[in-house]
Amino acid sequence: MIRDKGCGELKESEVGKKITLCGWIFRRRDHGGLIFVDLRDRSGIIQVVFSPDVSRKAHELAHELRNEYVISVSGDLRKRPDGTENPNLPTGNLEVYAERLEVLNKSAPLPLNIEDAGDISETLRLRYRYLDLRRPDMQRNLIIRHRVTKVIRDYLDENGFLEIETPVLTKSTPEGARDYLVPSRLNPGLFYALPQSPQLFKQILMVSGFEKYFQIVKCFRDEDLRADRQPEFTQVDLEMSFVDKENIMEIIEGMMKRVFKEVLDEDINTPFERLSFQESIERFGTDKPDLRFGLELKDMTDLSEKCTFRVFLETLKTGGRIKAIKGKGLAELSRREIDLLTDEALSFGAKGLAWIKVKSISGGGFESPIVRFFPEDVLKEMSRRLEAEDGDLMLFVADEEKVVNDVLSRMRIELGKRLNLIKGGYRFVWIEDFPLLEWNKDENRFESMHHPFTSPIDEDIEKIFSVIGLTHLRPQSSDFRLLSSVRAKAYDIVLNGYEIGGGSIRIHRRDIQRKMFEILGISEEEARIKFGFLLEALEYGAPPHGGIALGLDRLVMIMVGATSIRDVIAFPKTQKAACIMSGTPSQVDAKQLKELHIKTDMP
RNA sequence: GGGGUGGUAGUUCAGCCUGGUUAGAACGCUGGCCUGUCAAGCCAGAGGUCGCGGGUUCAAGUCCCGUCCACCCCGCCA
Repeated sequence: MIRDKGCGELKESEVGKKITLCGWIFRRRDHGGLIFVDLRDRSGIIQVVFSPDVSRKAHELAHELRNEYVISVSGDLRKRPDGTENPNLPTGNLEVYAERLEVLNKSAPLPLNIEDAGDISETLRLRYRYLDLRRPDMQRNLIIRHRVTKVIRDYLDENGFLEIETPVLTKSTPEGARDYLVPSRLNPGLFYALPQSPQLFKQILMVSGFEKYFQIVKCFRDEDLRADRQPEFTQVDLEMSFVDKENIMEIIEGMMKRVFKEVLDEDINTPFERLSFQESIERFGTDKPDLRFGLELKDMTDLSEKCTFRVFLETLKTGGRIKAIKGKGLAELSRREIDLLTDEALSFGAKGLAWIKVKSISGGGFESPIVRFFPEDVLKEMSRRLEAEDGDLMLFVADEEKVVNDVLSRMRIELGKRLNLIKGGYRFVWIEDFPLLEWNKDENRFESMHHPFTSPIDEDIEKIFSVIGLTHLRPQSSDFRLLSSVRAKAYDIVLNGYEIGGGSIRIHRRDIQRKMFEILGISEEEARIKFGFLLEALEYGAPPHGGIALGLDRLVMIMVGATSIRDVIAFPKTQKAACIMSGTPSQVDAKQLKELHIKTDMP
């Protein structure tokens, strides 16, 4: 080692020692006579003082220093003189009096500012990612990410889990997300796919008798990107045998408790709150509710029968719903400001936003262009349901159920932010009792909401066996309603409005699996081609099993307070799935394509 | 595929609505002064393909059309 310690590791107890440090010039303040340099390494920052009184040679050389030069300095660690301490630095009481300075490497002037994090365009940050990653907050993010995975590994190891790797070159499964494909040179015309998740393999490992498996593993999905979605992302994937839902939840709750305690020193209460899918949609309009604030959605469909407002009545006639949300204290808004709210609702897919200002409940004071269409007792009941007080604003959306929930769930978040209702902290919630099946309007068939291996809840198993002849299935038929009501042994874990994981108990009985494929319209033949190896494995003594996968990137993003998972990934991709730094994706040699028997057909 | 925001000095932005002399500011950079600063200070200086292409006009950073890139969202994705 050519250094004794890290810059941020120096303690007051070491004052008087002579030390050697290495690092980058973070900041320099050249007073001519005295030169101050903030020296930075991974561990932190320390002030180095160059004075001609200590070393004329070092002081002279220090004039040449520029930002991001890499240097080595030796000198005494001293307490700073009274009144010159810097309370903003952890090492602000200390400084190194440099006797020796060596420039290990110079740096060209920087294309971006390393100290000022927030204001740099993302393009530049990604183009010069190596510089961006020098920024202390990015270093902190990746250090926290490391600690999270370390704690998870330790915890799962202590709980008897084995980390087992699964293939990255695997079989394409057209269900679900689009696959990234890799051509096979040795098998012309055939392709590998990069895994969307290790789902099938981890179930196979259960059949093999490993009982508790986990993996922290890259997954790949060729879909469009979002702030919380990258084409390659990391899952904490686990699977257990001889368990039910409760066991999986317990393991994850213990894991989160431990992770938050050891990494952030935050106490997380367990067990986590639970909501059924139905209740979550009803109260929050979404299956990933942020429970850190109220403003719940309230149903007004029944009350709307008593009004004469045509939009509401039309909605009732077509089987739609009317729900409302409260804008705390927003009766003050001008017409213009309400128009802006309406624009937001429109952008979320609503056809309109009805509003009523609550001026005085006791005095029957309600204000709105539509207030004359509502009897006073209806208005009072509406404000009672919303727990509205004088000075609040009631916002209504009338539409088909899905749109109503969709729009209001977004309005809720928007209002929560605007009214500063979203407190810090971490609110976990399990969403359970998901529907097993989802109707695909376009293809006129049922699809798995989670995946085709998800077990129905025990009470609902006979429902799926009672259905025969799926070709006649039509919306509103009794079989349709029966199948729609089947609940899955599936669960999502939601943190602060983000879905950070999901899993299920799998089907281990061949007869149920066969019936599921029938309902999903997947023929035996098709099933064999797509999942044959798993189905075969299930014939040979498959234990009851289930598991879950956590989105590590999202979890760490929330823990560090970032708003995009790009900030917790060392080398993320842009919205067009490109890496600006390395120039990925790129063209390849004609020779490479030829070896792979591939011809491109450009649009 | 669709909607939105942005692209001007190394960086962050102003200028654009309402076209008109030499495109500004701050930070950074270069040089000078400066022995207790910590966003150091003071003085001087250099630095521009106004994303790219086309059009309108006597005249375009500014108006119009197209296009590329980045970000946010919908679709898509669990």
